[in-house]
Amino acid sequence: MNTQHFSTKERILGAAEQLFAQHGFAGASLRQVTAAANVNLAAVNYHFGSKENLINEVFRRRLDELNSHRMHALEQAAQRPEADLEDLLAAFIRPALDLSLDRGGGGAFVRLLARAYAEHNDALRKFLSDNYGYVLKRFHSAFAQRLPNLDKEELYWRLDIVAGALTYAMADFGVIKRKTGVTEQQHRERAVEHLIRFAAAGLRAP
Amino acid sequence: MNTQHFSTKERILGAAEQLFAQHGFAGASLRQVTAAANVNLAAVNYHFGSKENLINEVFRRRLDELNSHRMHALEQAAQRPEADLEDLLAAFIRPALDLSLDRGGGGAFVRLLARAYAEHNDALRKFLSDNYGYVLKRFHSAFAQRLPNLDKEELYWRLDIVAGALTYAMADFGVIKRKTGVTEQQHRERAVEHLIRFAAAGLRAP
DNA sequence: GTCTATATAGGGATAGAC
DNA sequence: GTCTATCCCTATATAGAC
Repeated sequence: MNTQHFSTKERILGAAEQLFAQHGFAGASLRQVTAAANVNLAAVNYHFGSKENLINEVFRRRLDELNSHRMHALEQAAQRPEADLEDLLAAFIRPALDLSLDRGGGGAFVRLLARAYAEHNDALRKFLSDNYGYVLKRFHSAFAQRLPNLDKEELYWRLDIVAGALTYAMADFGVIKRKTGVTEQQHRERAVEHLIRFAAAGLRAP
Repeated sequence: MNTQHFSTKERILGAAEQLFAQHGFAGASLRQVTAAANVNLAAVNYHFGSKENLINEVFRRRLDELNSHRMHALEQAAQRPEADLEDLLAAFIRPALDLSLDRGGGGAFVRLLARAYAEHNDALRKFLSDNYGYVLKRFHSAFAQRLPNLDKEELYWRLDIVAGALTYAMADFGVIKRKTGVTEQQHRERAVEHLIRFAAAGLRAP
């Protein structure tokens, strides 16, 4: 990320994403960020005003794209009447997988997102809910349509559990080590398959 | 926690647990901790040597008890041949629920544990694996016995997903708000019931 | 738009009196 | 075992030259 063919601003965002994912928001200093981005210390305040605003921009850069991919995949699946729970789950989960595998820091971002949840940051939660809450609503009604026997509250609980398992799995919290001879991509691909199968069964529970 | 009928050491541990859960390890300063504990700043280094060692002691204080409760519940369940998956899951999950509900900071500790996972701290992971890995091993074989059709690797994946969902649920990451008229205890109790039902179905998936 | 230099604050840790 | 005072480092942010 800290190569020269990106703008100063982009290099800062990339380095910040990496370092915040690794050390947390409080744990990574602007000095570390600017050193990794190969820019001057003062550049952060020039381009972003403050550390807090830099954090927001790190999120905004990725989430618009991630959620529009999710919505697109959902519309595709929802149009097909034979689409099953697994297809809906995939519409939500695969875009996160793709992001975690892309070159240029997407993997760090997915970990950062998990961290953001763990940090229980109210301002950030509100930001996420305000800007991307409609995505969850849309998925909720798609699931409700295919699970007519589940009452509303029960479905809420179960989707919340799915979100938790996904967050955890994508952020690589788990203890399952990647075997030698398996690429990172294959490993994550396996994780997603297991997650979808597990979540579908959980949602179908009586 | 910061009342006077606890020793200085205990007051520091309690305040540190609260503040680390709230602001993270890097985000909470020893000055905040000692102020909340109503002790002198120098007391941390006197009693614990360093901030890093204080962090370890915060974990040790709770985990011995939590995991011995889990092991005890597991032995109880394993003895009954009619014990089902739900019973095994409860043996793992209910002690965490109890801890999260106890007076004196257990709730903060459960959130802190989730944070520790999210932070991806290698030293802490090794500490947890070294000291409490046997608990997971023991649960794994108990589940394996009751799920003979699942191969070893498949079971590993699924238990990892369960651990993720549990971590997320107990740490209160989720978006489900507690309704007015429902106590915190009732709310968490509901969460555990949903979690067990969901996880059992996921584990039984074909 | 990028640099150096610096203002200002807060951090962890410790020395030494009590 | 607890206090004050302080060392020394690092942090964010900004002013002002280029």
